[in-house]
Parts: sequence; structure tokens; C-alpha cells
Amino acid sequence: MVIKIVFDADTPIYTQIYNQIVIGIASGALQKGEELPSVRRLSADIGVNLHTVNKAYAMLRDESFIVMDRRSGASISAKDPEMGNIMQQLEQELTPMVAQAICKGVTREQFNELCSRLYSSILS
Amino acid sequence: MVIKIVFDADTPIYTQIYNQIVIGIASGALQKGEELPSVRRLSADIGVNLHTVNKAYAMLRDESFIVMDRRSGASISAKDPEMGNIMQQLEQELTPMVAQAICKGVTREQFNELCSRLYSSILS
DNA sequence: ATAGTTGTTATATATTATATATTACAACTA
DNA sequence: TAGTTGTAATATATAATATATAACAACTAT
Repeated sequence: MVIKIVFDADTPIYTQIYNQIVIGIASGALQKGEELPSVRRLSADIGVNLHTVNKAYAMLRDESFIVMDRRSGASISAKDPEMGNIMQQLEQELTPMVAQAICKGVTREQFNELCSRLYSSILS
Repeated sequence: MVIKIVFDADTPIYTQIYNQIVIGIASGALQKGEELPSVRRLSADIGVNLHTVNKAYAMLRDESFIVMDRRSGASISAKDPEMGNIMQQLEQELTPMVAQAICKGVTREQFNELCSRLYSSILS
């Protein structure tokens, strides 16, 4: 799992880290129980501050994607992450995107094909 | 078209304004050529600063959703908005969401049903 | 025992993003 | 003439993002 940061993106660094680890879990590149690099190690690897990585890890822990241990470090959670209000969250984030798509002539079918392709791409 | 702002949301006010107008255009609630309230009027209506509304309008104008005239005010563009790189933009924004969905047990079919429902909801 | 690691906490600083406040301008309209 | 329009400029305040530095308790390895 190589984490790649785009420093001049509009997405915050801690969000980029968070997203890439979630993608890694979804794809199976990161298996349950697998150890993650320590916050210091990862921050050194990608050239950012310790706290930037720690913030991403803390967010992942708060949603039970990973577990963090003061002595053994961070690792992918052995349990399934909380469902939480995922459908509500998706709806809230998808609504402006669907509106954009409609305005710019992207049909429902094209939109669904894109989503389907992303599912396939991640699950590869 | 009533614009409703949630002041304690994590979404910036200008983004909320931008999104709701895009949704209005997508749904047909805002027709081509229709006049929008002036930046001063809208800012007074929703209780925010002039520049906050102006920033949202400027973003909408930059993507040719609306046209702004120094003398006649702002109105919905008569032309179709630029396609731009909408598919690429959607893919970039959808990828982390699909990964989240996969991790939290949302199937491809459930995801597509949600998108389809949002299409129907907006086009109502 | 010593050295090095872990997440965690705390404090400080810098930059950018967001939002407001105020003033002013040229070009209109009523 | 009075009032409106988008636009521009300046200033201020707060929050978000990122870095820097230091320290702590709890381990692990030598």
C-alpha cells in the first residue's frame, strides 16, 4: 500500500490519507488485522507532519476502520466498520453531484454505469 | 426558490447557496433566463454577507450556470452549461464514496438504486 | 538497565479558507 | 434625483489546515 499525496490539491492532506486507506480496505489491499505504518513512519515516508497522519488515523479509528494501540501501533480493524448512517451520508453527498450531472447532460444510465465501473475498479 | 442555510453545517455557506441553485436548475424550479435575486437582496433574505452570496454567484457564472450583468443583475443562463470534464470530476468525487460504501456493506445495486432515486427525486 | 518504539497530549506558530464589515465606483432604472 | 446593479478594494475575525517541538506512559528489543 503506497500512499500518494498531491500537495497542491484542494483536498486536505489528512483527507487524502484517510480516503486512500479506506480505498485500500475496500479493495482488499489492506486485510483485516494487517498492521499499518506508525504515524511517525508514514509521516516521514510521505513528507508531512506527524499530526497530519495522526488526524487521518484518528478519523479512521473513530469510524472503526482501524484500531490504534499505544504500544503495538495501528492496524486494520478485525471487525466490520459501523454501518452508522451511511445511506443518509451518501444521499447528502450524492444529491449535489446528481444535480450537477443532470445540468451537464449526464443521464441516469451514464451515472449508474460510472458508479458500477468504480465498484468493479475498486473490487478489481 | 427558497434558499435555506444551515449555519452550523460543515459545508460552507457559499457552497450551500451554490448547490441549492444547481439543484434548482436541475429540477426545473429555475428556468433558463429566469432572474435571480440580486446579491444584496439574497444576502439580506438569508442573513449573510453580500460577498458570501457574490462568491456563490461568481462560481455559478464561472461554470456558465448563470450570467451576471452589472446593470440587470443575475439570471439563469439561456445556454447549456459547459460539459467541461464532468465525468472526470464525478469519478474523482465518487471514488472515495464508493469505497466507503463497499466497506460498510452497501452493494452496487443499493448504490445504484440510491442514485436512481435521487435522479427521480430531483426531476420529480 | 538501556535504547528505541508506540499512540497520545500539549503548546506554539504560520498559512489559508471562510465570513463579515465598510466604502466606493460606473452603469444603469424608475 | 434617488435607488438599483455587479464589481472592487480594504480591513478584520474566526476557523481549518499544517507544521514544529516537546514530553509522557507503556511497551519491545538488545
